[in-house]
Amino acid sequence: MDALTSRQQHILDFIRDSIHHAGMPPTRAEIQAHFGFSSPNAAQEHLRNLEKRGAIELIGGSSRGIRLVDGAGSRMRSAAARAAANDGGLPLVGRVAAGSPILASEHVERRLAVDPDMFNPRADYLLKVRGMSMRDAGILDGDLLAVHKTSEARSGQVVVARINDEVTVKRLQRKGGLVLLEAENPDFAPIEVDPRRDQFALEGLAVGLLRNTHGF
Amino acid sequence: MDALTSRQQHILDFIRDSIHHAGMPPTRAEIQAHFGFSSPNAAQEHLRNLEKRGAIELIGGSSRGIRLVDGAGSRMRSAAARAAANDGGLPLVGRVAAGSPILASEHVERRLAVDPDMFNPRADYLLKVRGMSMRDAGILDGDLLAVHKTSEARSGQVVVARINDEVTVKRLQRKGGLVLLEAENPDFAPIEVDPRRDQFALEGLAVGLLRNTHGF
DNA sequence: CAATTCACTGTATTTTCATACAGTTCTGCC
DNA sequence: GGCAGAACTGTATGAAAATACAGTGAATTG
Repeated sequence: MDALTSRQQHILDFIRDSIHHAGMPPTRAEIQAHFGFSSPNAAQEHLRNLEKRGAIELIGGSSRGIRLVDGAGSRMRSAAARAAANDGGLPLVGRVAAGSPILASEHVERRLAVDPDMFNPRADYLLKVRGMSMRDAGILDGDLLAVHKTSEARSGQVVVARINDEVTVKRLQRKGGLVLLEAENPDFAPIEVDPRRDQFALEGLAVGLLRNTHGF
Repeated sequence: MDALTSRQQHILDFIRDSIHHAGMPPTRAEIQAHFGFSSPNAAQEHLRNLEKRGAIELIGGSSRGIRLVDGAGSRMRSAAARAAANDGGLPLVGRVAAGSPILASEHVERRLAVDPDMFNPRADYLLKVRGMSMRDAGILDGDLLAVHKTSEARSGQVVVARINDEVTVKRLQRKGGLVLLEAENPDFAPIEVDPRRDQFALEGLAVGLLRNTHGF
């Protein structure tokens, strides 16, 4: 499978989230509305491209006829498939080096026997939190944040973001065209990001937390 | 929820299978074809009846707008969930009634697929935290506290204690012959307990924490 | 620098779907 | 014996959805 463009990845994320939240794949019109296209054809072409790259399968002549293809950029759905693929648990990601994807194998310290479906939406990995910037949200240094991999998030949600190759956990606020990343600790100033100027990417959504009093 | 007729149960089964295999809920026409109805209205009425009985939710004006309602219809989705239902995971204890042991089966809401040995010492059960008295220790309302069952604890540790038949989570401090239970929130006063006068018991030691952003 | 690919706009046209209404048949129930 | 509810048939209709076709502009690429 070819790599997806960032736009295509966003569309794919939306499809995945849609299946998870609404319980069914989106229509072309729903994709159009979500991304603000003025033609359903924009959605249609994205879907065709995603199919050409093997990320999805389109069922012709059927409403919402979109199926995620295993492997690819999509996660596996059945517990059996998941168990066969990795080890049943969730990868624990520690320090993330600049310029490399979060789930690069050199970051995966170990795997923890945690059911990904315990969280909603499903957790894709665990990220070890450094620092006290989210203290007032009950997220402390050394905690493991359960993260759902997505580039879609709403204002007010706690997200994992990457700014200029640094990965950080903050509360997301949208402010016009700008993105505001707020700490939950008065000692830390909010970070203002202009997605057009700064290198910025949403890595995921915080869906839960694990803490071990005596450290992991 | 009222009981379903056998025909309605078959329709519900078909909807569930459809979501599982096709990845999306069926249309009226697909239900019609599967059961050999000669009118889509037969399917439509079944759906309306299933909704009236609380088995499904219909999303009006949307193709394939059928959502399964949790609870009655009997689910069990993942292998992990199935394992947890038996004996695989940890019991989740909610509200504890006065005068009965914490692990009495009527308190066990469900089991979660969590590895007890992930914590140190081993976790014996999960206790749903109520209130914000331990906020500054990063323990929030609704969090699940992983508890190791013991009556031995040292000063400074976070414990689960029972005072006069009420179960509470606090930080333990010993002060001469007295026991001090401190909240981690300036809005809450410490509780002073004299083990000789008050009914007091240590139920366990906090060894970890689980949080689900969208609630357990 | 022409050729592709990407990412769309804008319009149109079927097909697919949801859903309403008018009936029928059978069964259990008071 | 009438009435309700379950389980349909048969016919319509309009909204929802898929999908095709003709373009545009910017970015990349051999």
